[in-house]
Amino acid sequence: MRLFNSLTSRVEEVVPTHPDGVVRIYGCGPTVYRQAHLGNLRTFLLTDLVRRALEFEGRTVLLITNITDVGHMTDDSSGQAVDRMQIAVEDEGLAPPEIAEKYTKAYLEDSAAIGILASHVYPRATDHVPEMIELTETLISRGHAYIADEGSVYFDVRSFPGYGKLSGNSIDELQPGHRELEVAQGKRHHADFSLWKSAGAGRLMRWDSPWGEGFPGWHVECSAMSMKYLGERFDVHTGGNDLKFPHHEDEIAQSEGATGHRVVSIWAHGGHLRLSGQKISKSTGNVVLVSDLVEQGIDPLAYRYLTFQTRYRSEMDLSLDALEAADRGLRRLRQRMAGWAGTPPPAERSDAASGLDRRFREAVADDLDMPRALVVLNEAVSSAEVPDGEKYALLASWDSVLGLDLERSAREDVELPPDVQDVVRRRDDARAAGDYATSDSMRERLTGMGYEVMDTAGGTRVRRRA
RNA sequence: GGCGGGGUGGCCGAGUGGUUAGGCAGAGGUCUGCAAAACCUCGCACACCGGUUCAAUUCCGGUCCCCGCCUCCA
Repeated sequence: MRLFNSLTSRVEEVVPTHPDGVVRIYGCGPTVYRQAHLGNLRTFLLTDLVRRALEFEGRTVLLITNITDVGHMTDDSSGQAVDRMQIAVEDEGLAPPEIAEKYTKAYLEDSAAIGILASHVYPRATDHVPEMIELTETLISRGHAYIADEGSVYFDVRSFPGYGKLSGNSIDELQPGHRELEVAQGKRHHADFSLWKSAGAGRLMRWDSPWGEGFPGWHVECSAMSMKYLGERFDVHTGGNDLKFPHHEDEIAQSEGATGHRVVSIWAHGGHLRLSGQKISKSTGNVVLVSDLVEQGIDPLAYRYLTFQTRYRSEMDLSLDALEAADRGLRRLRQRMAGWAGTPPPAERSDAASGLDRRFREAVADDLDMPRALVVLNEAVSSAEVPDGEKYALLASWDSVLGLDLERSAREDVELPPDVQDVVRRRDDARAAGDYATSDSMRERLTGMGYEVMDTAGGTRVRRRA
């Protein structure tokens, strides 16, 4: 499988660096002081897709997703730097660990709802403060970091020649204090970033350190945890485009500064999701959640389907129209599947099916070209050469990458409750007898039970109405 | 100021130097006790201005506009 590497701006083959052949992936995970929105989820979907695509090829994957539960992030909506965790604590009347627990759970539920497979480890930042302190000490001893007067530790960007290689920024061009709220005193260069910050008054989450009470800088978390679980060299690191700078740039500086060598092979960044042309973000407040989809009667997996229609690196515009179109399209697909479910696949795969399968796999392996994969899928759906049973088997196998639960309708058809089956039978009898009045009343009854009625050559077919 | 991504038909969005992306929506039709589903057919594009070319939506130059990052961000 090939992936676009932000570091080299080229599409590169994913080659496991460890001799065990396991592909090691680190995906930047959620901050858990509030609920993840669809924009965040698009990035997590990218990580999931990388993982599924590799497994689809028969690879073994080790996937780590961090949970950022340290309230070191600040919020500038009020024009002042405020600890976001602290805001949540005040708003919800819960202690920081409870807030973190609550939103970690919500994140896992939302992920599952959009078909994201569970990661193998979900390390929490608060469980790894000692590792972060250790990494900071290493960086100090290697001359990449220094202790400022007030008990904070900063990374010295000028000590790391490669600084800027991911984002294309150069130290000289970075504007000082562009958006920095608390202009830190004691930095040697304005681009220096904190590895450890001394805790001011009112800071809820604080730890002891060699430099006094404080809390870790944002970026150390990922360096410390990725190397702890994946080793000093690993294969793929994913994240949203906005993390390129400064987060990942700083992570590279830390990890490579501490080890003296390249740590991550491929950096894969996902494009942002927009809502009516505007970036969706926690700070602008134009947020759509999984629960909003459910309220609109949209299958959360339809969102997953929708994201496949756009290349992962492109920005994508979200609208209710687009979501509804995807929802309808997905439902239709599942119903087509249900229609083929009764036919067994042929003993030998047809040439047509083999060709489609090859093209589908090629598209997925080619830097996750899901729009192309969907074209192949649509060709398969309407192919005159592939028998129904084979179509079913083909799409079902592709669903291990797609994760769209394509077999849902087929499954529901089989699992009709007995009382529904009974009404269906009575309607079929009435129709056979030409008693259309009874037939229509049975239809109404089924509608009342939440089922839509269709006549087919094989008799009444019903499907659950969302 | 620095770095980067875009402007495609009603909507979302692929892609390409000449030949239909696809989905959703719309129109017509087949089928049907009715209805739905399904299937068939159709319409509607490539921001603007120049240039290169036999031929540009696709390449080059310029213009306009939109969006992201530049230490809160997926």
